[in-house]
Amino acid sequence: MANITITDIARLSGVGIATVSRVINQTGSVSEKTRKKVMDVINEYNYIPNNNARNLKMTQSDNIALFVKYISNPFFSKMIDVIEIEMASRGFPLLIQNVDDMTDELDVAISESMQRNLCGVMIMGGSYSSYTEAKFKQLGIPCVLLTVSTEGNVEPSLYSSVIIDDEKEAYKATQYLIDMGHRRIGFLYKDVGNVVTPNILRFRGYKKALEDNGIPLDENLVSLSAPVIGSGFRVGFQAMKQLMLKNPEMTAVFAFSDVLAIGAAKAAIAVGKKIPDDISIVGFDGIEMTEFYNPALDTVYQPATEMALSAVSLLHGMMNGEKSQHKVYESVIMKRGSVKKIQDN
Amino acid sequence: MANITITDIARLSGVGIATVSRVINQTGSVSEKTRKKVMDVINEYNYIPNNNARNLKMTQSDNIALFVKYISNPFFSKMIDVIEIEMASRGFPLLIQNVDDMTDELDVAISESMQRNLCGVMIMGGSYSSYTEAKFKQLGIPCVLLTVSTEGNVEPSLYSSVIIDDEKEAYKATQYLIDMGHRRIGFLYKDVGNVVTPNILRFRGYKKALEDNGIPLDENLVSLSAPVIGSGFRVGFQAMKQLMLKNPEMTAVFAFSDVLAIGAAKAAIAVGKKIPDDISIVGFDGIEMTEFYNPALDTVYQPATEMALSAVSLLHGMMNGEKSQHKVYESVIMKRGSVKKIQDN
DNA sequence: TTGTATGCGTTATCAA
DNA sequence: TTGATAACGCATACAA
Repeated sequence: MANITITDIARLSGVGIATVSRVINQTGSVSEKTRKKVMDVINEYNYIPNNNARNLKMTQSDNIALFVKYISNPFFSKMIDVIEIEMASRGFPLLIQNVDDMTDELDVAISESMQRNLCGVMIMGGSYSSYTEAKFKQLGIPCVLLTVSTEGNVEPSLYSSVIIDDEKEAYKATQYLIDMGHRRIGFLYKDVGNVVTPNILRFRGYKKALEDNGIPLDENLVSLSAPVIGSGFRVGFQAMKQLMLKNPEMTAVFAFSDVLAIGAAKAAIAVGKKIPDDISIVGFDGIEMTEFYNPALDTVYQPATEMALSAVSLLHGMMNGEKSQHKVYESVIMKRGSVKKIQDN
Repeated sequence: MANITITDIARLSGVGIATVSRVINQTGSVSEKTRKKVMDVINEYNYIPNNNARNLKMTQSDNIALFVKYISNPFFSKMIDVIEIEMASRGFPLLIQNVDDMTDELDVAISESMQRNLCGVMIMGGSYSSYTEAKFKQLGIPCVLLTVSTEGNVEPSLYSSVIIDDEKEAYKATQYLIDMGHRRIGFLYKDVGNVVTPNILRFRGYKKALEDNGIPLDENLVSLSAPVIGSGFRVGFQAMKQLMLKNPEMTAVFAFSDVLAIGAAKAAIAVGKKIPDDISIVGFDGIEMTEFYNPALDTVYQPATEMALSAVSLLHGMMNGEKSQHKVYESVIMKRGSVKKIQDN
């Protein structure tokens, strides 16, 4: 079934292709009579313009793409939802593409941008260290980083970013546990190799808070989880099991993500521990699931909706020639009872 | 920054554009010497072929798109992951597009297919009733429905499908509760209006099982949840609260999705009920979260990975001229202790 | 208000 | 083994 083209429509309605083009794009002027005639034919034959030809001609497309490092991360799901709806309401269809662990997200963005003639990209997740100035220059279209940023070695005007201060927020969470009397605080952590990611920043915050409180860092309390088959839940579960085995006297755990925290909570419960009586748990991200878990888990809540809206707004701003911006949102520690105050000893 | 084109590469390497094209696509024959020369220039200038021009020329593209009705559904997340990885391993980049509640997923697929010259589409979620024969014909490219199908009024050769028998599986789950001695069984349900969706099929299964066991359907036990702001968790939570209020003697609840079931579990726990001693709960889908919930929840487990792999395989089969197929997978009731056997009365 | 002709960056055909 | 050149479907400058 050879697709119907603008030429067909022109022939069928007895006008030139330029006229059809004008009708479709509502540019130039067309008499109401011909406009109607052409529209009728278009509707009758269900004609849809070929975007490839269109993009090939036009400098500007309205294609925006979102590249997500690990799309099934529940924390990202909510943001994707918000971004999708907000983009749609502005009339921009959103293409979503997953980026796997092995792949550099900015490379993909560059490649896709050229291939699909994108007019803007958003990148969610990934690692700080993969963003270089040269790559942003090569990308050449408005780009917003969400939940990640660069290491500061990139000219800030080349991109926008929307993040929280992962190190600071992790520091706050650790300090919170310390203030509640905890000294033996485990850290649930997923090693991702030699790159700077939000996890690593959160780990730094944990270490710094310990240090500032005169608590020596105990490597045994840090789970550099060995590769585990399965999702974050299982990783958290396994890591927590090991941690409890190695540290019977551990009174609290700080997980770098809520998914990990839930897995950890389950592991604690599985060995008969009570939360928070036997072990305190704090997660990170603020996914809705933590609220509905039993017990509800304390977490460092990121304002995901606001951040997503902000990212969309920034991207559109840049597409309209506005300057790039770098927003750092504040997190809030949601206290729901999974942390218990204990006596110092 | 005008993008670099095949013509530039040809000029810079001192050959014709046809030769460059041959090098890129590894078609025809090119002397090793010129091939290397051209490749060097391509790498040096970071040339990436323009897909729009390519698609415009070529009959076949390698663009596959996945249209998801409500992308942040955790049950879909896992499948998206599997599909993404499997497609990538076959060398097909996957475009993902969310479809919102108001939009007909097949219409979007048709439109996007023509606009982006897709060679195959997968559709996940949505409603049986929106798939008509005329639309599949208009689509005109291989199409696999995942987790949904048509109402049987569409020529089966026009599409493939991978589903479970929602009605049968819901029947089994309800029967399971009945076998465990339950008579007052609530059903958590989200009304989506006048269309046939998996939820409705599951509701039918519930009703049928009651009927076959001589238990009259009590409308009070069915939560046609009023619109609730927020996610499925909250919907389940609110609906369960109302259900418990209206039915103090209810001993079990069957939720049409795990997300709803988790919200419901939380609601039960919040009013001091013990699972399963005071109330039994069964979910549907088999998302990983149910395993890590406290307590772990019984659920109708769909073999999501197998289904996703099957869908990918079917799509590629169709793209290679194979016939369409319609696969119905079996679910398994995962028994994890959230259902208790009670005495008949 | 309308139509013709050109070119966007490719691939593929055909000569050389 | 190569290189011109003609499409692909569209938007647009220009002519009518």
